[in-house]
Amino acid sequence: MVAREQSIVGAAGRTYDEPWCICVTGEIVGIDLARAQELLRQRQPVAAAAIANALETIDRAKQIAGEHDPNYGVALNGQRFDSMLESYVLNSVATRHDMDSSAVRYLGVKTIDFEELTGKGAKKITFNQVDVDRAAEYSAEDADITLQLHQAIWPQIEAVSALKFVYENIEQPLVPVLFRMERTGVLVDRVLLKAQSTELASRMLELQSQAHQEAGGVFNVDSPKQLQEILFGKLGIPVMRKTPTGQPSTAEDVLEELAETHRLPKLILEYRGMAKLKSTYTDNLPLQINPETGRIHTSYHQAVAATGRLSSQDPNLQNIPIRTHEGRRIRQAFIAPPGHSLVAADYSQIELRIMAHLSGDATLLRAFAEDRDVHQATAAEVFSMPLEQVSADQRRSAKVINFGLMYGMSAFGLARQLGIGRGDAQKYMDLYFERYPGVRRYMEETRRQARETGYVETVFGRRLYLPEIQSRNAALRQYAERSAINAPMQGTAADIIKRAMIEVDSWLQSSRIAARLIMQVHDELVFEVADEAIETLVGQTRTHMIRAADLSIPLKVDVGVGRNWDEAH
DNA sequence: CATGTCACG
DNA sequence: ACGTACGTGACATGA
Repeated sequence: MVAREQSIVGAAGRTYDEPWCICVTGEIVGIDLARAQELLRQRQPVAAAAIANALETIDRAKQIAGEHDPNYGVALNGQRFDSMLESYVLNSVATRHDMDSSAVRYLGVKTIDFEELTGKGAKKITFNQVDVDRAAEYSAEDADITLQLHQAIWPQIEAVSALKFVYENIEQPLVPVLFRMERTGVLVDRVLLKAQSTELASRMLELQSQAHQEAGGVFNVDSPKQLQEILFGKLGIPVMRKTPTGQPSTAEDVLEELAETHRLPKLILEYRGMAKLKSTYTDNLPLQINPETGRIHTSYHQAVAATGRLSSQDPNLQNIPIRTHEGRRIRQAFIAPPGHSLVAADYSQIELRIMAHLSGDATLLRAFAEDRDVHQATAAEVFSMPLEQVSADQRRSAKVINFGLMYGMSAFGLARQLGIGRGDAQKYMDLYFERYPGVRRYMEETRRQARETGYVETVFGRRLYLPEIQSRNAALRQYAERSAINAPMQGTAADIIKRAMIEVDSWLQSSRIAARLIMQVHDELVFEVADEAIETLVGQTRTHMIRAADLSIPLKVDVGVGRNWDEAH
């Protein structure tokens, strides 16, 4: 788990996971509340003593709890305020939310640089080697600044009841839930991944030599620069699209099109697909297995995504492949221990349901109320035909339109995505808005609100500020407008699943059922559950996820069970 | 460290 | 005339 900036009941300092502790050389040290307050009052002198004491406490705690508990037996007693989350809720985009950045923004203070103390590069020392007076100054500053940040930010949150709600009922109670998920981790089959790596390696070698043959010489297939020289130089293929820096693009959609007339692009595409799987997943995931627990422990970041979503890092467990057959095999390596299963529960079409709710569009609301296939229903409306006559191709087009709308896509973008003319794309969009006038009204209203207030908000009142919506630079302004369209939907979905996580976790904790929440992937929760508890867990999870929000249409949850993550879908 | 690419929702 | 679908994180290359 990544170190957090966490403030506490008017005291405390830079902590790792636990309030009422201070963090020395990345390890947790127990310190009681009264002592923390004392430290704060007297600042440097006391902090120096506290650090000396803390080092002793670490040793004692290690002896009592053993090396295996990463917290050395120090447990969380409670939590109240967290300056990082306060900064995030007040304004998710204005700054990074770590203590140093917040100190600059809210207090106008430049804090002591950690590297000033430890140096960097080869000469870097660890924190316990830092002279204790300097370490004390640094530590006391952390405690001091964290409290000052709380005092500066909290009144601004309190002044807006919706923000106070988001902080107190969503972000703050989510902290211990994420803590448990990270500490629990997920079991991964390293033997299976190793076998997949070996298989990918040999297929890549074969593709590589074919590519060299096709190119008429050896080159680095992993280098876009070298590939670009071969395709658009040596082979004389016309450039289709350029990258932001003006280089000819060799991205997937470009190669896809070139593959119709040349053999090399197809080989590159196949090679790249395998290279991605191998380098990011089959080679790397086994290296992330913690030797103590035998499991993978990601870090969920709670104050990174401007819309309110979580993100996952080291490793990212929110982008494990699923869209292709080859990719899905990676998911087979995410497993449950003997006697257990994985349960995957995901919200069906949650963002489109939220769009229906926010826009109040009668036709869209009816489609969900009647539990229709929404893309099929959209196709029937746009192409003016009965539901049962919608072809697979028309449904695919409608799906692109539905998603495109939620992202603020233009007719140009739709044309490119569907491979049709601009005029036709414009016709589809006009037709869509004719059939779903509520959606058009909602989008216009959202843009207007963003322009007038400088922010948009979710159903629960989380705000996303968009200062560039006023920009005279058209590109920046349009970018802000697209974010304005998307953020309420993406952000409301994030609020909803966070509330569901809190409720499900609370039930899990009190019921003592043999099941644990182990992953979140934006609209999906994954559990590890003892086989005898599956039925109970599935029922309760459904209930809590559906109750997480009361929209004008019901939420829908699909649940699957399996021995691995692939089977659970 | 920037760039291009690509994995997910 | 502008640029053209939102939000993330990770990897390999190459300066």
